[in-house]
Amino acid sequence: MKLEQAAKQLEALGNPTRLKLYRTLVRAGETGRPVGYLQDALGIAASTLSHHLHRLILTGLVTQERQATTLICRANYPVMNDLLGFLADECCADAACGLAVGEAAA
Amino acid sequence: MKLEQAAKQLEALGNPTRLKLYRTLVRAGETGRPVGYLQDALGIAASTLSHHLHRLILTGLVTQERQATTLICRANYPVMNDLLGFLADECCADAACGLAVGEAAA
DNA sequence: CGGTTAATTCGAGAATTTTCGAAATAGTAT
DNA sequence: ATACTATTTCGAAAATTCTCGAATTAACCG
Repeated sequence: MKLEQAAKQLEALGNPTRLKLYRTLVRAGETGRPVGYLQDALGIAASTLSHHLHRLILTGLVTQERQATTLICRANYPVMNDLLGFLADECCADAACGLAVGEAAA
Repeated sequence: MKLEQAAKQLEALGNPTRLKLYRTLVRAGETGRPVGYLQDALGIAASTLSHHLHRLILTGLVTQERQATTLICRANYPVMNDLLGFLADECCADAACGLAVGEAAA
């Protein structure tokens, strides 16, 4: 993964509203959540949510699928995995960092 | 770790200049790097670098130690580990995400 | 077609970020 | 004390982000 792309994704996650949003989608799992549900859950204007969703989608961290009139949003795990991989490889390569990552997985 | 704090740290890393900066420090390992070295390496104004360093230090991702007239900067691994832990626990809990994290560590 | 629900786009204001050069500070050595 | 090197703080301009309400598009149903 390129550094620029990783920075974009980190920036996308580096906002409380978007991180909360992403976490909500992760917790929803494969099921995903409709935009309307997310709006209620986060308590923000629809246009604001749409803006944040757009940023997450641009980075590939979230995907959308239409189901009739509602749009289902899902966390896109492979992209998050690549990001974690970048951080582990590029930013923890020569330190005691792989250790804790191992712990997290264990 | 609290979500707000994680967002702050992700935001700190979510800027190409700061991510490059952090990676440089990680690669330097325990030795660390003086601010002046980082300025040459990144090719930015001293005041700009100081600003970015400040943000990384505020989030705890980077530490500084004075050695005579020069300030040595170091990546603060435990903080990065906590952040990766948060992402793994809070944002990949119920998915196939731990899998890739395990791979990165292996 | 006309109506209804779901979500995005538009337009705009407030706040924050990013960047720089110039000036100030910290520390050391002469 | 003076001078020198290393780094931060100040002040400010340009760009971006965040937020909202109003208007618009998308998909369905009767």
